[in-house]
Amino acid sequence: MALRFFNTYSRELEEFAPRDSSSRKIDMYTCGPTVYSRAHIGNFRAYIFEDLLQRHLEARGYEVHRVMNLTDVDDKTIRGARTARMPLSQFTEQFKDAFFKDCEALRIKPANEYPSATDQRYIDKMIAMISALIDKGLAYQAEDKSVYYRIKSFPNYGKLAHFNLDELQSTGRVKNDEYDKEHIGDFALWKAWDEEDGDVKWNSPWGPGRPGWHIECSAMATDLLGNEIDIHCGGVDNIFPHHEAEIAQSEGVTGKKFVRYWVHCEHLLVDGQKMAKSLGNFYTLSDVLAKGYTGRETRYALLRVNYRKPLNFTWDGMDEARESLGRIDGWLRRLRETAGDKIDNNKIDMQLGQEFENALDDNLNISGALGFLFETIRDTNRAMDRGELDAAQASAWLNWWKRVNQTLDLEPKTESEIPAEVSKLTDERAQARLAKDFRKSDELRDRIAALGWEVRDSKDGQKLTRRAGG
RNA sequence: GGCGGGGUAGCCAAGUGGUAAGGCCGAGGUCUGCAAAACCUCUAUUCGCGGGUUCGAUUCCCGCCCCCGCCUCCA
Repeated sequence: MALRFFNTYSRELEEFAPRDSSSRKIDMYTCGPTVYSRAHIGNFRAYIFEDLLQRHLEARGYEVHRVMNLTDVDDKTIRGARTARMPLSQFTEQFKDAFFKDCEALRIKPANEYPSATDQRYIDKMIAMISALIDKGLAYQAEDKSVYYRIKSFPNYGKLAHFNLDELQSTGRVKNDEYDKEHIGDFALWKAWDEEDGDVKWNSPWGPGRPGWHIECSAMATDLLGNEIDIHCGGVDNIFPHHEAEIAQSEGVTGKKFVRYWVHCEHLLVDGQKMAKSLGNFYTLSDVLAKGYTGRETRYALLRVNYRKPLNFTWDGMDEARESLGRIDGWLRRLRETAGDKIDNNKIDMQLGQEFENALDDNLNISGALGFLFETIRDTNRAMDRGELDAAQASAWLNWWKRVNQTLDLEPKTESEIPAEVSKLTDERAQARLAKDFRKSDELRDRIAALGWEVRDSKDGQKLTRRAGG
C-alpha cells in the first residue's frame, strides 16, 4: 500500500510524494512549545505523533530534516518573566531545559534544529519578510504603530481552515484592543513596544517592538528548510489562526506553495475535555512520573491511538499501557532465552512481518500496527510453549522487533540491576525451596515483591523481573 | 451560526458491501507445592438513532441525536 496521510488542506487522504521525487530527502516543520511554563502531556501527544511520523518515514527510507521552533517571546513569556523578576531569556531557558528533558524521557527523537524566535538571525529574517509584505501591499502599519497582515489582500486566506472570512465570529476569548486594524481578522506581524514589554524590544523600520506570534514560524521554516516544505505538523488548534497565517505570510513573500502536506494531531482530553492550561485540567510529565509511571509508559499511552482521534487521558489508560508493555517485555525476555547464543544483535530483519509497516502506511494506523505486533507475540509465544520455535527463529523475531522498535522505541532501555538485598533474599528462597519449605519460600517471595521485584519459578530456577517501569 | 473531529463489548480501540483485529479488565481451564508468566476457552447476533439503496450495510446515501474542538493565546 502506498504511504498516505490526511492532508488538512484538502481534507482528504493523499498519497505521499516528496517534493523532490529524485531524492529521499524530506523537509518537515513542527510547531514547538511556547516556553512560559512546563509543557503538558497534551502538548507531548502532538510531539509523540510527530516522532512516530518521522520514524515511520525513515523506516520507509526517507531522510527527514525536521525543525521544531521554540516560541520564547510572546505575551505569556513576557508576563512570566516580569512576575519572576527575571530577564526574558533566563526565564524561558528553564522551560527550554525542562522541555528537552521531557522529550528525552518520552524518547522523542531530537529535531535537527530548535530555532528560537528571539535569535537575532530570525528577528532579521522576520523583519525582512514583513518589509516584503508591506512592499506587496499585504501588510500595513496602523496608527498604533503595529504592523498587521491585510488578509483581504491574500485570496487564499481561509483555505486551510475552510473559513469564510465574513463569518468569523469573535469568541470573546481575546481582548479586542486592536482597534486600528482594517479588518478584525488582520493579525499582528510586528507588535509595537509598550510599557508592559519592559526591556523586551527589538529595533525595526517601524519602531521598537517585537514579532507577532505567527511570523516566527514563517521566518524559521523558510530560512532553515526553504520556501517550499514537504510536511508541516501541529495540533488541530494550530490550524486557525496560526497555520493559516503562516501560509499567508510565507506565500505572500515567496509566491511559492509553502507546504505540501498539512498534518494535524487531535487533542488529548481529560474527562472528555481538551487538556489545556487555561482550563487547569492538565498534567505535566512530572505529574505522571510522580505517580510512579515511566516516560516509556507515558509514551505508549499517548502513542497507541491514531493521531486523528481525540484521546482521553486516564490513569486506567496508564495502567493499561503498563500491562501491555509488560506483555512485550515478557515476550522479549522469553525470545532471548530461546535464542540463547544464536542472538545476532547487529542484524535487523527486513523480511518478517511487513504488516506492521503496511498498517502505518495507512495514515499512521498505529492500532492496526500494534494489533499485528500483539498477534505476533501470541503466535510466537504459542510456538515457544510447544517447543516449536528454535533458537534461530527466536533470533529472527528479535531482529524483527529491532526493526519495529526503531519506529516504536518502546523497549526497556536496560534490565535493572538486581539490588544486593533482592539478590540475598532470592538466594535464601532458593535454599528454602530446596528444603521444600514453601511457607518460608512464599514469605520471601512477598518480601522480594515489597522491594519491587517479581519472582517466578521456572524449570531453570527463579526468574526475577522488575515490576512495571522501564 | 460557520468549519472540523468523534460515537464499535465493562474500558481502550482496529476494520470491512458478505456478516466484528488487538490491548486492558473479568470467568473457567492447562502448567505450578501455591503463585506468576505463557497458552487454551468464554466475554458485542452486533457497530449512536431512524429511513433508503442492495440478495446482503456496522461499512454507501439521506435525515436526526449526543460528545469534543476551532472561529484571531492554544499541541
